[in-house]
Amino acid sequence: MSQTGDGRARRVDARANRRRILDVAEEVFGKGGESASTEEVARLAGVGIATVFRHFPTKAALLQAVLVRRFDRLREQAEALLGTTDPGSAFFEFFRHLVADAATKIAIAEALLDAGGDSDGEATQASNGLRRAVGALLQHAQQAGAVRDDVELPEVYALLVATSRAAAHTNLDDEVKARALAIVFDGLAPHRNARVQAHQQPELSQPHGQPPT
Amino acid sequence: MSQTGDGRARRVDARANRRRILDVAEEVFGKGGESASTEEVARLAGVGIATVFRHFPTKAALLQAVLVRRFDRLREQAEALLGTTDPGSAFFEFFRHLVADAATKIAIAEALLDAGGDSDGEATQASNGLRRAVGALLQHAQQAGAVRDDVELPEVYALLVATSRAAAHTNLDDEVKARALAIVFDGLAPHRNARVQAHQQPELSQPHGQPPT
DNA sequence: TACGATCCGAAGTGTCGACTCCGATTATGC
DNA sequence: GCATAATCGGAGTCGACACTTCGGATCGTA
Repeated sequence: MSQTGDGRARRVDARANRRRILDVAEEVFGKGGESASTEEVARLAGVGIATVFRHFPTKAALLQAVLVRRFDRLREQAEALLGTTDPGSAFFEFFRHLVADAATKIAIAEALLDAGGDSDGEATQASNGLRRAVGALLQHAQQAGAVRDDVELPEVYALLVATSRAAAHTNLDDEVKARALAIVFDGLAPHRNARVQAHQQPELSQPHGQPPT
Repeated sequence: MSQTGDGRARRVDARANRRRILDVAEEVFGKGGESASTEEVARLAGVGIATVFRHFPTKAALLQAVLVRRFDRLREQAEALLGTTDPGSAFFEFFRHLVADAATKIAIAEALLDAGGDSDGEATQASNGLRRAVGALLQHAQQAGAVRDDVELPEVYALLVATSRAAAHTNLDDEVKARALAIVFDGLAPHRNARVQAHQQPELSQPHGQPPT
C-alpha cells in the first residue's frame, strides 16, 4: 500500500497525505455518514481535492479503504481479547466496545450490515474477518457457560449490528443505551437460576443499575 | 387536508393526485430510503414533477406527510391491540408487527429514531403518539406479568427502533431475524422459572424454533 | 545545487436532483 | 354548453458534488 503500482516507493509527502486523508475520512464519514462530501475531507485534511482523488480513484474507494482499516482493527481487538480475559467477559466486553465505538462512526455501523452485499470486495472480506472473530468469541463464551448455547452466530451478529446502528444515531441517552444493551445481554445469558460463574453479567435487577464496564 | 388554504374545496383530480402521490411516495421512500428522487415518485404516480411540488412544497414536506400518515396508522393499530387480546400477546405481537413492517419501509425505520430531533414538528408529534401507545402496551404487559417490570419505555423503544432498522436492510434471512427477535423478547421476559402465564412467549429452548406468531 | 520524476492544488467540467415557469388542459358553477 | 379559475406537465434554472486538467511546487539524487 505504500508502493505505487509499478513497485516504486512513494514519496514521503504522498505517504503522509494518504495517511492524513484516511484519518480525516474516518472522522468525517463517521460523523456524517457516507453522504459527507469529498471536498470536506480534503479541506479538513489540508489538501486539495485532486490529492484525495489521486490516492483514491473514487469516493467509494476511499470509503472502502476506511472501512477495511476499521474492520481490521476491530478484528485485531477481538482476537486480542480472546486470549486475555475469561471468555464470558471477553464476549460481552467486545460487544459493548463495538456498540460504543459505532456511536461515533455512523458509516461503520451502516457498512457492517451492508457489507453482506458482495458489491465491494475488499471491505466485504475485512467484514467477514471481523465476523469470524466474533464467532470465535461467541463459541468460547458458550463453552464457558457465559452465553446460552442455543444461539448461533447469525442472530448474535445481527443483534450486534442492530444495536450498533441504533447507537450511531445519537439521540439516545447513554444510560438508556446501557439499559437496552443489558436487556439484549440478558437474552443472551443462560437461564438466570442456572448461572454460577463469577464473571460479570449485566445486572438488571436494580432498575437503574449501570452494566459493568 | 382536502381543503386549500383559503377554505375552498379542492378539485377532485387534485385530491386523487394527492392521494396517489402519497401512496407512491410511501412505497418509493420505503424501498429506497429518503435518497430516492422526487422525479421517481412523480413518474410512478403518473403525474408531472410540478404536481408533486404543488401538493408538497418541498421534498421534506412530502416525506413528513408520508411519515405522519404511517405513524398515525401504527398508533391506531397499537391502540386497537390494547383492548382485544391479553396484554402480553398484544405487546409482543405489536413489536413483531412493527419489525416486520419496517422491513419494507426503510424510511420509516430511519425516521422512528431521528424524529427525536425536533426539526420536523408534525412528524415528531405523530412519532410521539406512537411512542405513547407503545408505552401503554408495555405498561399493560408488565401489569400482566408478561414483561419484567424493571424495564422502562425508553430502552424498550430503543430496542424496537434498533431491530426495525436492522430488519429494514434486507440482507437478513427471515429465520435469523426471528431468532434475533426471540433473544430480545427473552431479555424482556420475566425470569424464566417464574413464568406461569399461558400467553405465548418466544421459545428458544428448541434451537431453531420459530417464535409464535 | 541542479535536475528530473513525482506530487500538489485551484479552477475547471459534467451530471443529477430539487425546485420553478408558463402555456395547455380540465373540473365546476351557471 | 361555456366561462373561468384551478390544476396539470414538460422544459427549464440553479446549486451541489464527484471527478479532471494542467501549470507550478517539492522531493530525491548526484
